[in-house]
Amino acid sequence: MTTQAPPSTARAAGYARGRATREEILDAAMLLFGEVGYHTASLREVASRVGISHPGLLHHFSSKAVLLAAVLERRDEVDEAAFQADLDAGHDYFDALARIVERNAARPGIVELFATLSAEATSPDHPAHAFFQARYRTVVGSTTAEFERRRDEGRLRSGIDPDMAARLTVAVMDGMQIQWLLAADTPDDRPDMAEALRAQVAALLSD
Amino acid sequence: MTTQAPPSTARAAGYARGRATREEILDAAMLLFGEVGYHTASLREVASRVGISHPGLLHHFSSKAVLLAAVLERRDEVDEAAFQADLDAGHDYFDALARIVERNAARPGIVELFATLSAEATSPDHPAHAFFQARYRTVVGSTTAEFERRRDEGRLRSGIDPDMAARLTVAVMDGMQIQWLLAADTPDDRPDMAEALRAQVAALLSD
DNA sequence: CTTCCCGCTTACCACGTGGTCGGGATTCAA
DNA sequence: TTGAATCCCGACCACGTGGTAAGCGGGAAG
Repeated sequence: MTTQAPPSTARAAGYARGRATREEILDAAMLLFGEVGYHTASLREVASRVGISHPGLLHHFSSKAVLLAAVLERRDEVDEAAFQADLDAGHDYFDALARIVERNAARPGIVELFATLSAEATSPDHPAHAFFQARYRTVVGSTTAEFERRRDEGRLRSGIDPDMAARLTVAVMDGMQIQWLLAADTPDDRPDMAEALRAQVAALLSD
Repeated sequence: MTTQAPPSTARAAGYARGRATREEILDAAMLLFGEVGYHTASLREVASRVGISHPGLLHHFSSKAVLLAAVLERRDEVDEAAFQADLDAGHDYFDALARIVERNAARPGIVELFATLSAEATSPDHPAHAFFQARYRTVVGSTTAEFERRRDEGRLRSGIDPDMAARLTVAVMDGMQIQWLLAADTPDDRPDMAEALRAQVAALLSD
């Protein structure tokens, strides 16, 4: 963030050790936030999973809210990068979306993170409230754009507004996460999230 | 619950006053659980909103988990009764569903309750875990049955499994709740939940 | 070798939590 | 009017929370 340059060589902040445990903290925090939510998760628990004390954690992230912001930011970067890579590799927009879902289905912690947090962050004073507002705006925005493209090609089902189609699609992704998580201990009626997304898109497009 | 009968006349448990504050407690708890979630909500806060002390609250509900169970149970009874009434009045199954959504849209507390809690109760050790598992089983079950009926009438879109259609439909309801809650302070891009549900059902049915 | 910063620890703090205990009002039936 | 049940309160408890203060050892840079 600062423009100030280190004395001689351009160097990443801190020592290698510090950067490493910082990453470990982010991993552990992501998992725990997913497991129990942001409010319920404690800094001591995160720290203990990394093998340090909780003031040790606060040395890297000055407060719990700062930790949360870092977790969300990094998580978004990873997903966004993979999504763009799929797009550049020639994949369909919705295919790329489904592939995100598929990848997440293999990492229950991430699914829990976003399902739990997006509900929690519904409160206007939640530290992640603005983050999720912005996130939904961009994702339904770009999905709307995609549906508009399909409509111009005559491939959107008649009588459906592209914006509504987009909202329904992301609603399906969120809603299926809950059904998927809730059925974690009864695998028989556990839905396939990616298949559900594809079925939803198919229902919204014509033919 | 008990079969034991009072001495002479059949009488509701406790005094009138007690039953009244019990109701007040349930109302306040429902709102607060919706606002901040079950874990974050405190018995003292609920009690203070009713104007009593927190041991006073515990006199009516012996523990926090018991309170939660009572809130959910009562909420489900109310919704179920209204739903059945709509059905008996000759309304379409999906119309009746949409009317539930419409009613809830006028009571943000209820929407927050279920959105927050269903995500929270995702954890297997959450006191409401079993409740939500059962709830989803019955609601996607009955919705699946309805879609099967439509399919037999040739009104279900080809290539869509009734069970999948049901899951997508309830996923849309859940997912739209999050988008709706998240946009509470920016009414311009706040979706119409009932309209979304109707659009979703329309997309799943043929013609 | 010295100096400085980084990584992290132990000890501590104020505070909010769910829950318990014992007792004082209030209310109802007899 | 007595007596019992109900309703509710103030005080208390053990515990977990996020955050702070002070310091110590070790690696990096001059």
